[in-house]
Amino acid sequence: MFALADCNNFFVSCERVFQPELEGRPVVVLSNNDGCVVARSNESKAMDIAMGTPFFKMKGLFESGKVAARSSNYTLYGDMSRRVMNILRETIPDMEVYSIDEAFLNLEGIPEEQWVPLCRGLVKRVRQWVGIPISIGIAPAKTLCKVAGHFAKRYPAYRGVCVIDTAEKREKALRLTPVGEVWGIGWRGAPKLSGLGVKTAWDFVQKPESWVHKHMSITGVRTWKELQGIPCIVDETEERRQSICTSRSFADLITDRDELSLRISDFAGICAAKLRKDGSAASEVGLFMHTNRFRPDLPQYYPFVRTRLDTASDTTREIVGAALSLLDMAWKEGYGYKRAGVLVSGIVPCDEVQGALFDSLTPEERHRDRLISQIMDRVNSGGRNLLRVATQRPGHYADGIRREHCSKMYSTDWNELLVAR
DNA sequence: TCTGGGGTCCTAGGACCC
DNA sequence: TCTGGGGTCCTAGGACCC
Repeated sequence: MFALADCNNFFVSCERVFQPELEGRPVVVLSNNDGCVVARSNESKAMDIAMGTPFFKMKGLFESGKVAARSSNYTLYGDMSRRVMNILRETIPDMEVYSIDEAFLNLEGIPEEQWVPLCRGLVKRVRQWVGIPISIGIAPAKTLCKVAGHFAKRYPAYRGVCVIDTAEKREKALRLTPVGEVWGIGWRGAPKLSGLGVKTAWDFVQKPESWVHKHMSITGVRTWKELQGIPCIVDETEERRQSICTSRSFADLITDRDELSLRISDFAGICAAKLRKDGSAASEVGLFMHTNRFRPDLPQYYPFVRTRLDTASDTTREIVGAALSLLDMAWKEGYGYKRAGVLVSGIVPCDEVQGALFDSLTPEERHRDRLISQIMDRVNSGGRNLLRVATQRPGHYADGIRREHCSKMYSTDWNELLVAR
Protein backbone atom coordinates (compact mmCIF):
# COMPACT_ATOMS: atom_id res chain seq x y z
CA MET A 1 0.00 0.00 0.00
CA PHE A 2 1.05 3.56 -0.71
CA ALA A 3 0.03 6.86 0.79
CA LEU A 4 0.18 10.02 -1.28
CA ALA A 5 0.70 13.13 0.81
CA ASP A 6 -0.24 16.22 -1.17
CA CYS A 7 -0.10 19.84 0.00
CA ASN A 8 -3.37 21.71 -0.57
CA ASN A 9 -3.00 24.71 -2.93
CA PHE A 10 0.67 24.62 -2.00
CA PHE A 11 2.03 27.99 -3.21
CA VAL A 12 -1.01 29.83 -1.88
CA SER A 13 -0.73 27.99 1.45
CA CYS A 14 2.94 29.01 1.73
CA GLU A 15 1.99 32.66 1.25
CA ARG A 16 -0.77 32.37 3.84
CA VAL A 17 1.55 31.02 6.52
CA PHE A 18 3.26 34.39 6.72
CA GLN A 19 0.34 36.57 5.60
CA PRO A 20 -2.64 35.28 7.57
CA GLU A 21 -4.73 38.15 6.22
CA LEU A 22 -4.91 36.08 2.99
CA GLU A 23 -6.80 33.33 4.84
CA GLY A 24 -10.37 32.91 3.55
CA ARG A 25 -9.78 35.24 0.58
CA PRO A 26 -9.47 34.36 -3.12
CA VAL A 27 -5.71 34.24 -3.77
CA VAL A 28 -3.65 33.39 -6.84
CA VAL A 29 0.10 32.90 -7.28
CA LEU A 30 1.64 33.97 -10.59
CA SER A 31 4.37 32.49 -12.77
CA ASN A 32 7.67 34.24 -13.48
CA ASN A 33 7.23 37.74 -14.92
CA ASP A 34 3.79 37.74 -13.28
CA GLY A 35 2.69 36.04 -16.48
CA CYS A 36 -0.12 33.67 -15.60
CA VAL A 37 -1.85 31.92 -12.71
CA VAL A 38 0.00 28.83 -11.46
CA ALA A 39 -1.74 28.29 -8.10
CA ARG A 40 -5.18 29.12 -6.72
CA SER A 41 -6.85 29.05 -3.36
CA ASN A 42 -10.17 27.21 -3.03
CA GLU A 43 -11.94 30.59 -3.10
CA SER A 44 -10.39 31.54 -6.45
CA LYS A 45 -11.12 28.07 -7.85
CA ALA A 46 -14.73 28.67 -6.85
CA MET A 47 -14.65 31.87 -8.92
CA ASP A 48 -13.72 29.78 -11.97
CA ILE A 49 -10.29 31.31 -12.33
CA ALA A 50 -8.58 28.69 -14.48
CA MET A 51 -5.04 27.41 -14.10
CA GLY A 52 -2.85 29.27 -16.59
CA THR A 53 -5.08 32.33 -16.88
CA PRO A 54 -2.91 35.23 -18.10
CA PHE A 55 -2.69 37.75 -15.29
CA PHE A 56 -3.51 40.72 -17.53
CA LYS A 57 -6.89 39.10 -18.27
CA MET A 58 -7.82 39.20 -14.60
CA LYS A 59 -6.27 42.56 -13.74
CA GLY A 60 -9.76 43.88 -13.11
CA LEU A 61 -10.45 41.34 -10.37
CA PHE A 62 -7.08 42.12 -8.86
CA GLU A 63 -7.34 45.90 -8.95
CA SER A 64 -10.85 45.92 -7.51
CA GLY A 65 -9.48 43.90 -4.59
CA LYS A 66 -11.67 40.85 -5.27
CA VAL A 67 -8.63 38.61 -5.74
CA ALA A 68 -5.22 38.86 -4.07
CA ALA A 69 -2.18 38.02 -6.22
CA ARG A 70 1.41 37.17 -5.35
CA SER A 71 4.44 36.73 -7.60
CA SER A 72 5.93 33.28 -7.22
CA ASN A 73 8.64 33.05 -4.59
CA TYR A 74 10.38 29.74 -5.21
CA THR A 75 12.95 30.31 -2.48
CA LEU A 76 10.13 30.40 0.04
CA TYR A 77 8.24 27.43 -1.46
CA GLY A 78 11.38 25.31 -1.70
CA ASP A 79 12.16 25.91 1.96
CA MET A 80 8.59 25.19 3.09
CA SER A 81 8.60 22.01 1.00
CA ARG A 82 11.79 20.84 2.69
CA ARG A 83 10.17 21.31 6.10
CA VAL A 84 7.04 19.36 5.14
CA MET A 85 9.07 16.51 3.64
CA ASN A 86 11.24 16.26 6.74
CA ILE A 87 8.18 15.72 8.94
CA LEU A 88 6.81 13.03 6.62
CA ARG A 89 10.20 11.30 6.48
CA GLU A 90 10.52 11.17 10.27
CA THR A 91 7.40 9.00 10.44
CA ILE A 92 7.77 6.99 7.22
CA PRO A 93 11.40 6.93 6.01
CA ASP A 94 10.58 4.91 2.87
CA MET A 95 9.44 7.94 0.95
CA GLU A 96 9.59 9.20 -2.62
CA VAL A 97 9.45 12.97 -3.05
CA TYR A 98 7.48 13.22 -6.28
CA SER A 99 7.29 16.99 -6.69
CA ILE A 100 7.66 20.15 -4.65
CA ASP A 101 4.31 19.52 -2.94
CA GLU A 102 3.79 15.74 -3.12
CA ALA A 103 5.37 12.59 -1.76
CA PHE A 104 4.53 8.90 -1.94
CA LEU A 105 4.99 7.02 1.34
CA ASN A 106 5.45 3.26 1.31
CA LEU A 107 3.24 1.66 3.97
CA GLU A 108 4.76 -1.79 3.60
CA GLY A 109 5.35 -3.37 7.00
CA ILE A 110 2.96 -1.03 8.80
CA PRO A 111 -0.08 -2.85 10.27
CA GLU A 112 -3.31 -2.04 8.44
CA GLU A 113 -5.09 -0.66 11.48
CA GLN A 114 -2.38 1.97 11.89
CA TRP A 115 -2.56 3.46 8.39
CA VAL A 116 -5.29 5.99 9.06
CA PRO A 117 -4.24 7.11 12.57
CA LEU A 118 -0.65 7.43 11.39
CA CYS A 119 -1.64 9.58 8.41
CA ARG A 120 -4.09 11.67 10.44
CA GLY A 121 -1.18 12.34 12.79
CA LEU A 122 0.91 13.51 9.83
CA VAL A 123 -1.82 15.85 8.61
CA LYS A 124 -2.06 17.36 12.10
CA ARG A 125 1.69 17.69 12.66
CA VAL A 126 2.43 19.28 9.27
CA ARG A 127 -0.35 21.78 9.86
CA GLN A 128 0.81 22.55 13.39
CA TRP A 129 4.54 22.66 12.81
CA VAL A 130 4.78 24.20 9.34
CA GLY A 131 1.33 25.71 8.84
CA ILE A 132 0.63 23.90 5.57
CA PRO A 133 -2.63 21.92 5.08
CA ILE A 134 -2.10 18.53 3.44
CA SER A 135 -4.31 15.64 2.30
CA ILE A 136 -3.42 11.97 2.15
CA GLY A 137 -4.80 9.26 -0.16
CA ILE A 138 -4.10 5.61 0.66
CA ALA A 139 -4.41 2.80 -1.92
CA PRO A 140 -2.58 -0.20 -3.41
CA ALA A 141 -1.37 1.73 -6.51
CA LYS A 142 -0.22 5.30 -7.04
CA THR A 143 -2.92 6.24 -9.55
CA LEU A 144 -5.55 5.06 -7.06
CA CYS A 145 -3.79 7.08 -4.33
CA LYS A 146 -4.38 10.14 -6.49
CA VAL A 147 -8.08 9.30 -6.69
CA ALA A 148 -8.26 8.79 -2.92
CA GLY A 149 -6.38 12.05 -2.41
CA HIS A 150 -9.02 13.94 -4.43
CA PHE A 151 -11.71 12.71 -2.05
CA ALA A 152 -9.61 13.48 1.01
CA LYS A 153 -9.19 17.02 -0.27
CA ARG A 154 -12.79 17.63 -1.29
CA TYR A 155 -14.76 16.18 1.59
CA PRO A 156 -13.98 17.48 5.09
CA ALA A 157 -15.58 14.38 6.62
CA TYR A 158 -12.47 12.41 5.73
CA ARG A 159 -10.45 14.71 7.99
CA GLY A 160 -7.64 14.79 5.44
CA VAL A 161 -7.21 11.04 4.91
CA CYS A 162 -9.09 8.77 2.48
CA VAL A 163 -8.43 5.05 1.98
CA ILE A 164 -9.30 2.81 -0.97
CA ASP A 165 -8.67 -0.68 0.33
CA THR A 166 -11.65 -2.75 -0.79
CA ALA A 167 -13.29 -3.55 -4.13
CA GLU A 168 -16.45 -1.74 -2.99
CA LYS A 169 -14.66 1.50 -2.13
CA ARG A 170 -12.72 1.30 -5.38
CA GLU A 171 -15.86 0.93 -7.47
CA LYS A 172 -17.61 3.76 -5.66
CA ALA A 173 -14.63 6.08 -6.04
CA LEU A 174 -14.09 5.28 -9.72
CA ARG A 175 -17.76 5.75 -10.55
CA LEU A 176 -17.56 9.26 -9.07
CA THR A 177 -14.35 10.18 -10.92
CA PRO A 178 -14.59 11.70 -14.41
CA VAL A 179 -12.05 9.96 -16.63
CA GLY A 180 -10.34 13.26 -17.42
CA GLU A 181 -9.40 13.64 -13.74
CA VAL A 182 -7.41 10.42 -13.71
CA TRP A 183 -3.65 10.82 -13.32
CA GLY A 184 -2.11 10.04 -16.71
CA ILE A 185 -5.14 10.90 -18.83
CA GLY A 186 -4.68 14.43 -20.02
CA TRP A 187 -6.84 17.06 -21.61
CA ARG A 188 -6.50 15.44 -25.02
CA GLY A 189 -7.32 11.96 -23.81
CA ALA A 190 -10.51 12.89 -21.97
CA PRO A 191 -12.60 14.13 -24.95
CA LYS A 192 -11.36 11.24 -27.03
CA LEU A 193 -12.48 8.70 -24.42
CA SER A 194 -15.73 10.55 -23.93
CA GLY A 195 -16.40 10.19 -27.67
CA LEU A 196 -15.90 6.46 -27.27
CA GLY A 197 -18.48 6.31 -24.49
CA VAL A 198 -16.04 6.34 -21.57
CA LYS A 199 -17.07 9.07 -19.15
CA THR A 200 -15.86 7.89 -15.76
CA ALA A 201 -12.81 6.06 -14.45
CA TRP A 202 -15.14 3.13 -13.81
CA ASP A 203 -16.20 3.02 -17.50
CA PHE A 204 -12.52 3.00 -18.37
CA VAL A 205 -11.57 0.00 -16.24
CA GLN A 206 -14.51 -1.97 -17.68
CA LYS A 207 -12.87 -1.94 -21.13
CA PRO A 208 -10.68 -4.90 -22.12
CA GLU A 209 -6.91 -4.45 -22.10
CA SER A 210 -6.67 -4.82 -25.90
CA TRP A 211 -9.13 -1.96 -26.37
CA VAL A 212 -7.10 0.28 -24.07
CA HIS A 213 -3.86 -0.62 -25.81
CA LYS A 214 -5.35 0.10 -29.22
CA HIS A 215 -6.68 3.54 -28.28
CA MET A 216 -4.13 4.71 -25.71
CA SER A 217 -0.95 2.68 -26.21
CA ILE A 218 1.15 1.18 -23.48
CA THR A 219 0.89 4.16 -21.14
CA GLY A 220 -2.90 3.89 -21.15
CA VAL A 221 -2.64 0.20 -20.23
CA ARG A 222 -0.49 1.09 -17.24
CA THR A 223 -3.05 3.59 -15.99
CA TRP A 224 -5.81 1.00 -16.57
CA LYS A 225 -3.98 -1.58 -14.46
CA GLU A 226 -3.16 0.94 -11.75
CA LEU A 227 -6.84 1.82 -11.41
CA GLN A 228 -7.47 -1.85 -10.70
CA GLY A 229 -4.96 -1.78 -7.90
CA ILE A 230 -2.09 -3.39 -9.82
CA PRO A 231 0.96 -1.15 -9.29
CA CYS A 232 2.82 -0.38 -12.55
CA ILE A 233 4.39 2.98 -11.86
CA VAL A 234 7.80 2.57 -10.28
CA ASP A 235 9.92 4.99 -8.28
CA GLU A 236 12.09 6.87 -10.72
CA THR A 237 13.12 9.72 -8.48
CA GLU A 238 16.36 8.04 -7.47
CA GLU A 239 17.50 7.74 -11.05
CA ARG A 240 19.80 10.20 -12.71
CA ARG A 241 18.07 12.90 -14.69
CA GLN A 242 18.53 12.54 -18.44
CA SER A 243 18.48 16.21 -19.25
CA ILE A 244 18.64 19.51 -17.43
CA CYS A 245 17.09 22.65 -18.84
CA THR A 246 17.37 26.24 -17.62
CA SER A 247 15.17 28.69 -19.47
CA ARG A 248 13.34 31.93 -18.81
CA SER A 249 10.99 34.31 -20.48
CA PHE A 250 12.17 37.90 -20.46
CA ALA A 251 10.16 40.80 -19.13
CA ASP A 252 10.82 42.64 -22.41
CA LEU A 253 11.86 41.55 -25.87
CA ILE A 254 15.63 41.31 -26.27
CA THR A 255 16.98 42.58 -29.59
CA ASP A 256 20.58 43.15 -28.57
CA ARG A 257 22.96 40.26 -29.05
CA ASP A 258 25.24 41.15 -26.13
CA GLU A 259 22.26 41.34 -23.80
CA LEU A 260 21.05 37.91 -24.90
CA SER A 261 24.56 36.55 -24.55
CA LEU A 262 24.63 37.60 -20.88
CA ARG A 263 21.37 35.76 -20.21
CA ILE A 264 22.52 32.64 -22.02
CA SER A 265 25.74 32.62 -20.02
CA ASP A 266 23.64 32.70 -16.86
CA PHE A 267 21.42 29.82 -18.03
CA ALA A 268 24.46 27.75 -18.99
CA GLY A 269 26.13 28.53 -15.67
CA ILE A 270 23.01 27.38 -13.79
CA CYS A 271 22.93 24.15 -15.84
CA ALA A 272 26.58 23.48 -14.96
CA ALA A 273 25.92 24.08 -11.26
CA LYS A 274 22.90 21.73 -11.37
CA LEU A 275 25.07 19.06 -13.02
CA ARG A 276 27.65 19.33 -10.25
CA LYS A 277 24.99 19.21 -7.57
CA ASP A 278 23.77 15.90 -9.06
CA GLY A 279 27.32 14.55 -9.47
CA SER A 280 26.73 14.39 -13.23
CA ALA A 281 28.43 15.53 -16.42
CA ALA A 282 26.85 16.26 -19.81
CA SER A 283 28.13 15.38 -23.25
CA GLU A 284 25.71 17.57 -25.20
CA VAL A 285 24.73 21.20 -24.88
CA GLY A 286 21.69 22.68 -26.62
CA LEU A 287 20.39 26.23 -26.99
CA PHE A 288 16.98 27.50 -27.98
CA MET A 289 15.56 30.96 -28.37
CA HIS A 290 12.00 32.09 -29.10
CA THR A 291 10.47 35.22 -30.43
CA ASN A 292 7.12 36.22 -28.91
CA ARG A 293 4.53 33.75 -30.23
CA PHE A 294 1.71 36.01 -29.05
CA ARG A 295 2.80 38.72 -31.46
CA PRO A 296 2.01 37.35 -34.93
CA ASP A 297 2.60 40.86 -36.26
CA LEU A 298 6.32 40.46 -35.51
CA PRO A 299 8.72 38.17 -37.43
CA GLN A 300 9.02 34.77 -35.77
CA TYR A 301 12.13 32.66 -35.28
CA TYR A 302 12.72 29.75 -32.90
CA PRO A 303 15.95 27.92 -33.55
CA PHE A 304 17.21 24.95 -31.55
CA VAL A 305 20.88 24.10 -32.02
CA ARG A 306 23.16 21.73 -30.19
CA THR A 307 26.70 20.53 -30.00
CA ARG A 308 28.58 17.56 -28.63
CA LEU A 309 31.46 18.08 -26.24
CA ASP A 310 34.71 16.15 -26.81
CA THR A 311 34.42 14.89 -23.26
CA ALA A 312 31.41 15.02 -20.95
CA SER A 313 31.84 18.01 -18.66
CA ASP A 314 30.33 19.72 -15.61
CA THR A 315 32.45 22.86 -15.57
CA THR A 316 30.95 26.31 -15.85
CA ARG A 317 33.67 27.42 -18.21
CA GLU A 318 33.05 24.68 -20.73
CA ILE A 319 29.23 24.60 -20.62
CA VAL A 320 29.08 28.39 -20.92
CA GLY A 321 31.64 28.31 -23.74
CA ALA A 322 29.61 25.73 -25.65
CA ALA A 323 26.38 27.69 -25.18
CA LEU A 324 27.96 30.89 -26.46
CA SER A 325 29.34 29.14 -29.54
CA LEU A 326 25.80 27.91 -30.18
CA LEU A 327 24.57 31.48 -29.96
CA ASP A 328 27.00 32.28 -32.80
CA MET A 329 25.25 29.62 -34.86
CA ALA A 330 21.69 30.53 -34.02
CA TRP A 331 21.76 34.33 -33.70
CA LYS A 332 19.89 36.32 -36.29
CA GLU A 333 19.67 40.06 -36.25
CA GLY A 334 16.31 41.78 -36.50
CA TYR A 335 14.23 39.64 -34.14
CA GLY A 336 12.92 40.38 -30.66
CA TYR A 337 13.61 37.42 -28.37
CA LYS A 338 11.10 36.71 -25.61
CA ARG A 339 12.52 33.50 -24.20
CA ALA A 340 15.71 31.46 -24.33
CA GLY A 341 17.12 28.41 -22.65
CA VAL A 342 20.09 26.08 -22.35
CA LEU A 343 19.62 22.32 -22.23
CA VAL A 344 22.31 19.80 -21.30
CA SER A 345 21.89 16.11 -22.08
CA GLY A 346 23.85 12.94 -22.67
CA ILE A 347 24.26 12.83 -18.90
CA VAL A 348 26.65 10.42 -17.17
CA PRO A 349 28.01 10.17 -13.62
CA CYS A 350 30.91 12.62 -13.36
CA ASP A 351 33.27 9.90 -12.08
CA GLU A 352 32.53 7.66 -15.07
CA VAL A 353 33.34 10.11 -17.84
CA GLN A 354 34.86 8.46 -20.89
CA GLY A 355 38.06 10.21 -21.95
CA ALA A 356 38.51 11.28 -25.58
CA LEU A 357 41.53 10.36 -27.68
CA PHE A 358 41.67 13.75 -29.39
CA ASP A 359 40.56 16.02 -26.59
CA SER A 360 40.65 19.79 -27.00
CA LEU A 361 41.76 20.17 -23.38
CA THR A 362 44.65 18.53 -21.54
CA PRO A 363 43.91 16.56 -18.36
CA GLU A 364 45.60 19.38 -16.41
CA GLU A 365 43.26 21.94 -17.93
CA ARG A 366 40.23 19.79 -17.11
CA HIS A 367 41.44 19.41 -13.55
CA ARG A 368 41.94 23.16 -13.21
CA ASP A 369 38.45 23.91 -14.58
CA ARG A 370 36.89 21.52 -12.11
CA LEU A 371 38.71 23.10 -9.19
CA ILE A 372 37.52 26.53 -10.29
CA SER A 373 33.93 25.28 -10.51
CA GLN A 374 34.15 23.78 -7.04
CA ILE A 375 35.34 27.07 -5.63
CA MET A 376 32.46 28.85 -7.37
CA ASP A 377 30.01 26.40 -5.79
CA ARG A 378 31.43 27.04 -2.34
CA VAL A 379 31.30 30.81 -2.70
CA ASN A 380 27.86 30.75 -4.30
CA SER A 381 26.27 28.31 -1.85
CA GLY A 382 22.74 29.18 -0.87
CA GLY A 383 21.76 30.32 -4.37
CA ARG A 384 23.83 33.49 -4.40
CA ASN A 385 25.57 34.59 -7.58
CA LEU A 386 28.75 36.19 -6.24
CA LEU A 387 31.45 34.44 -8.25
CA ARG A 388 30.81 33.97 -11.95
CA VAL A 389 32.58 33.87 -15.30
CA ALA A 390 33.04 37.23 -16.97
CA THR A 391 30.43 36.59 -19.67
CA GLN A 392 27.69 36.24 -17.01
CA ARG A 393 25.64 39.12 -15.72
CA PRO A 394 26.48 40.83 -12.48
CA GLY A 395 23.72 40.84 -9.89
CA HIS A 396 21.13 38.28 -8.88
CA TYR A 397 19.81 35.53 -11.14
CA ALA A 398 16.27 36.80 -10.70
CA ASP A 399 17.11 40.29 -11.97
CA GLY A 400 15.20 41.15 -15.10
CA ILE A 401 12.20 39.03 -14.12
CA ARG A 402 9.07 40.97 -13.34
CA ARG A 403 7.89 40.22 -9.79
CA GLU A 404 5.75 43.12 -8.76
CA HIS A 405 3.79 41.29 -6.08
CA CYS A 406 6.50 39.28 -4.41
CA SER A 407 6.37 38.37 -0.75
CA LYS A 408 9.45 38.35 1.45
CA MET A 409 11.89 35.50 2.01
CA TYR A 410 10.29 34.89 5.39
CA SER A 411 11.88 31.53 6.11
CA THR A 412 15.31 31.96 4.56
CA ASP A 413 16.32 35.55 5.27
CA TRP A 414 16.76 36.29 8.96
CA ASN A 415 16.46 40.06 8.59
CA GLU A 416 13.17 39.82 6.75
CA LEU A 417 11.86 37.40 9.35
CA LEU A 418 12.62 39.92 12.09
CA VAL A 419 10.84 42.66 10.19
CA ALA A 420 7.84 40.40 9.64
CA ARG A 421 7.64 39.54 13.31
C1' DT B 1 1.67 46.79 -22.72
C1' DC B 2 0.91 42.09 -20.32
C1' DT B 3 0.60 34.74 -21.88
C1' DG B 4 5.85 30.01 -16.94
C1' DG B 5 9.40 26.46 -16.35
C1' DG B 6 11.22 21.80 -15.92
C1' DG B 7 10.86 17.21 -16.75
C1' DT B 8 9.53 12.06 -18.68
C1' DC B 9 7.99 8.54 -21.93
C1' DC B 10 6.20 6.74 -26.36
C1' DT B 11 5.70 6.42 -31.38
C1' DA B 12 6.59 6.93 -36.17
C1' DG B 13 9.66 7.47 -39.68
C1' DG B 14 14.19 7.84 -41.75
C1' DA B 15 18.95 6.29 -42.19
C1' DC B 16 21.71 2.75 -41.91
C1' DC B 17 23.45 -2.17 -41.18
C1' DC B 18 23.87 -7.21 -42.98
C1' DT C 1 7.31 -6.04 -65.66
C1' DC C 2 9.18 -8.15 -61.68
C1' DT C 3 12.62 -5.37 -56.64
C1' DG C 4 13.59 -9.35 -49.42
C1' DG C 5 13.71 -9.56 -44.67
C1' DG C 6 15.22 -8.38 -40.29
C1' DG C 7 17.33 -5.47 -37.40
C1' DT C 8 19.32 -0.96 -34.69
C1' DC C 9 19.78 3.81 -33.77
C1' DC C 10 18.46 8.49 -33.96
C1' DT C 11 15.26 12.30 -34.17
C1' DA C 12 11.10 15.00 -34.08
C1' DG C 13 6.85 15.51 -32.32
C1' DG C 14 3.13 14.52 -29.24
C1' DA C 15 1.26 13.62 -24.76
C1' DC C 16 1.60 13.70 -20.13
C1' DC C 17 3.11 15.25 -15.29
C1' DC C 18 3.83 19.08 -11.56
